[in-house]
Amino acid sequence: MATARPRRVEYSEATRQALVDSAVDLFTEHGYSQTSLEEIAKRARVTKGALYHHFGGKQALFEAAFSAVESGVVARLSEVVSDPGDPWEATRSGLRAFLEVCLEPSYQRIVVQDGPAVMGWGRWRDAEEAYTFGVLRTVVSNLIASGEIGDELPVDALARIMFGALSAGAIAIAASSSPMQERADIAVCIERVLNGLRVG
Amino acid sequence: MATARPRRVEYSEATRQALVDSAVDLFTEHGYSQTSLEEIAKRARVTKGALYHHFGGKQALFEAAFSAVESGVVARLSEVVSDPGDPWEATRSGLRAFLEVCLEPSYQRIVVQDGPAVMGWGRWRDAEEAYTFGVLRTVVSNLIASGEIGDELPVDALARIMFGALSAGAIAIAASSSPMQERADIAVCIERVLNGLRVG
DNA sequence: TGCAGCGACATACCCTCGGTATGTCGCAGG
DNA sequence: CCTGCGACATACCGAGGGTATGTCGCTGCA
Repeated sequence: MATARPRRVEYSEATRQALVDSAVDLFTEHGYSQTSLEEIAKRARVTKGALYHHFGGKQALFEAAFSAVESGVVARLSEVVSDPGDPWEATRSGLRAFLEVCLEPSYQRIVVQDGPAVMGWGRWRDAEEAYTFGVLRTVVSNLIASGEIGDELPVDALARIMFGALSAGAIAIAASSSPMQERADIAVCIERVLNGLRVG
Repeated sequence: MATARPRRVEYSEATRQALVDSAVDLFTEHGYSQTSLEEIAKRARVTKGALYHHFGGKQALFEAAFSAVESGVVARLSEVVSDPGDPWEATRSGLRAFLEVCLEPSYQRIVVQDGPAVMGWGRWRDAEEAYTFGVLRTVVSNLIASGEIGDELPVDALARIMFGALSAGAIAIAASSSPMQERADIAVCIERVLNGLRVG
């Protein structure tokens, strides 16, 4: 029989999780540069020493927060998208779900706004590959595989610009003075673009 | 006869310009957070005191650098776009010009990557209104006005998602391991989207 | 069973860097 | 002439990211 998991390991993991949670909250609220490590540690009821024991530095903690946010998002998105019915309908419901996600402050601030600047485009892009962008890419791939939008278009490039369009749209909604109206406008445009891509 | 412009004013303006130039170079090369004001001042052959005499702080200097980059970009873009011929052809050549612009390190780093994080979405969005996004918006508006893509779509929302798609595409090109191939792919996708929007 | 070692923190300290307060110098105007 | 101000330079402060070291309790081992 293998040795039982020591309680101390659980404590350690709980501490780490508390730090990530604090980081997500504070990065979301005040942004990366305006959040001090002392604040984060204090909210997690530990000291900076504990923080540096678990993470390599501020950037590393940010990336952990980034991953935490993205994991939750992907879990919800992939559920909606993996509906084994009409791929076109799955795409449309996925679109709605994505716009919903983009309205969440954590996603906006940590993933879209601060992400590229803090992590750099390279790392951000690589990370996205395993998260939201990966999901979108799969959707686009399915759409092409099912013959909905023709197979002459490069999957990756199409997914890339669709991701950009959706992100920009969602940001516009969040920043708008009348979000409901803006959201309707964006949705109309996106669906128009999608319809324009359909064969026949 | 009005008093002649004192030479000291010219000196002052030259100093300010030198600071902006240094800022553009260093922010482009190392990013906002990794560039110190001392470095910028040193490259401009002045001290931090001079910098703080001309600008309110690091953010203000960044915004000046941002405006400098954008002004140059808009000057070139609006020239291409204002061609009084076929609006469809103007759009296509504008597209090419925009992709070209997005390949420039200064535009990428200062405007697209660091811009939103440093200035915040609100200020960034407002600033863009007078620069690249404003140009794109005009193009889209012309396209609709000339009846090329129908008039049922909201101009602002469409311009917004097109801007996102183009930015994302250009970034993908710049970050790609084979830029030429990626660029061709992106161009194909964008043109396909545009064609899909055409009436009839 | 005692001790060596390590994991999980806490404490204390350093140092860069953004920001500020103050000083200096030369010219323009009364 | 001297007062004022614009255009800087110098000196300094403090916040905050990062590091080096200390402590304490558990665990494995002779």
